[in-house]
Amino acid sequence: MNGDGSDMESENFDWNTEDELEIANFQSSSNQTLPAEVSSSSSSSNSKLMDRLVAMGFSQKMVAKAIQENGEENEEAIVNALLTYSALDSSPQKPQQMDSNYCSSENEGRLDDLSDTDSFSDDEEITNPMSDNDKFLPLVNMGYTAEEALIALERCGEDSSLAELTDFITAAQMSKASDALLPPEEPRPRNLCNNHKKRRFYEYEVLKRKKQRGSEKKILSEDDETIRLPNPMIGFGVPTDALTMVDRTLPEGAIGPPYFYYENVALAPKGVWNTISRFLYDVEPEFVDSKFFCASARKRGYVHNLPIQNRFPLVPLPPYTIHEAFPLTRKWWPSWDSRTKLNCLQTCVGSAKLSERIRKALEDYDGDPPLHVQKYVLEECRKWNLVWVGRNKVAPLEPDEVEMLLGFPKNHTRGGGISRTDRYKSLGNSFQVDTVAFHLSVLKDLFPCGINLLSLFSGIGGAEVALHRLGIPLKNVVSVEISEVNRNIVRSWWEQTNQKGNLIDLEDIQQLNGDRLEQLMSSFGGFDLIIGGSPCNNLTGSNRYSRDGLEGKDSSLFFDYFRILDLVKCIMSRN
DNA sequence: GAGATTATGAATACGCAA
DNA sequence: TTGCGTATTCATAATCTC
Repeated sequence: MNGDGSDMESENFDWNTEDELEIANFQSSSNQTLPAEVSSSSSSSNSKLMDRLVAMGFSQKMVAKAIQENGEENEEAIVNALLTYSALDSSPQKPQQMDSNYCSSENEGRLDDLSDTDSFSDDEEITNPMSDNDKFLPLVNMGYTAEEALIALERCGEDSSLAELTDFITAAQMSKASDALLPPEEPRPRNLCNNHKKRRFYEYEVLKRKKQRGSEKKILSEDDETIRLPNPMIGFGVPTDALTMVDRTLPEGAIGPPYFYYENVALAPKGVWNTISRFLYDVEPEFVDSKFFCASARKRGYVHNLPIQNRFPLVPLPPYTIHEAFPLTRKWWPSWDSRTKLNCLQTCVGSAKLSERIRKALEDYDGDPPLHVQKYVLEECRKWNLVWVGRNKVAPLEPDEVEMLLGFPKNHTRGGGISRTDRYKSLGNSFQVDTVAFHLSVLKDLFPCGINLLSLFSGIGGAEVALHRLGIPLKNVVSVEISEVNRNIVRSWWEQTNQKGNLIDLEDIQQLNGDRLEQLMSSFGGFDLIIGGSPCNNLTGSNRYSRDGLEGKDSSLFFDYFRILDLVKCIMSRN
């Protein structure tokens, strides 16, 4: 779950940027005026709006029509009109001229008929030798802009398959989709598997409903369809409070194989979970607070297609309260501190200066301090997860205590070259093992001989530890994790637990392209489970500097989770 | 230069009273 | 329904120390 990436940032398009920034940069360029050699004829227009919409992939003809109908000032109405045209344009009745060998047959987001010469006239002006590639015209014919096709060929290589190229473009479009003019619910994959067509029409229906309900000046209140968090946050049930619901109906596109399990922070900016859910086949997220499993809170959303009946918890059950977890603190715990659970374990801990300030604030009083002091101390204790370790003395948790609360074996992150600071960081970015294991427990009966696992953003191996503790053999594990110290932790755990299977660890998620996946899957017959929690640092409320949502530098890697999941689904359905 | 230490709010949800 | 107070949050950047 580590999202550490390059610190490089550039406002300009950089052809030499590192892999993990490529998609983001590519997308940034989509919102800019096209370079001269690939510019459409829109350059003859003085309308910046026209340029921007054409650059987004709408045809000049349709943009002009939309502007004419709605007026240049009413940008929102123009975009909505274009989206409506788009949806109508790709209805099943409309003939599609796609490569029949390719599993996709969509032309989403494009308004122009394939016979429309606008885009082709653009192509004629292209001087980039890459345009001579035999994949170039098929990509343009599929509805992608010349610029998108060229960049994909440049990035993926001329020998890449059409599926890889469209995958790259789709991921790039999605990674910055919310940065475009479209409202957050609009980004969507243009092509990939056929099952997207249903999602596409669902979205169109939603758009139509919004239009019908909304007033002329505003289509829909932004909060109208925002996913709400359950209270209590127990998802489809927790061991201590099982809901009566024993099953659910999954959207057709979500039905496997493979099983998938995606995780991220529940308290993300508005609209983020709508987007995540929509991309992950419209599966309803399961929001669960780990305080129902252990002694610390961890509010997370999980989107998965696993069965939900007959779940069972890991044993032994972890300590359920602070006092159970840390019995020695009971002696010093003041009566006016009513906490029984810790708050979310994060990547940083309270400072020594803070615990000193608290000690000094309390030392002036023999008995209970006055209410305003209690309030100050309690606020800091809650904010920094401090526990009482002596008279008037609070302290942050030690790394091994965090390991225990999160369900990892003792010393899981200790030694081997990792610093104390990095231990906190890696642990703070991890799964709560008991929570995830409860959800994954249904796999035990389904895969008695073990599973093949694709673990994306593996972090310190929360998923692997959960499956191992459930007694589910790990046959082949492909683990993608950018942090070297985290990869070392997983490798070390793998060896120490005498795993019989095969662990393949990759550093960069961009390495996982269609060819690599096909190669891996052909060697052991496909994946049974794709699990991962993409970086949350641009989503979490504790980030004061770059809480940029799903378009953030790291959190946009969610779209790589989707890209890879969808690719695996395509390959497995084809086979 | 690596690791440790420290200071740095805002967005969001929710409960409750008016 | 609205406004207000309270509670929570898988972090980042600057600085210091060795």
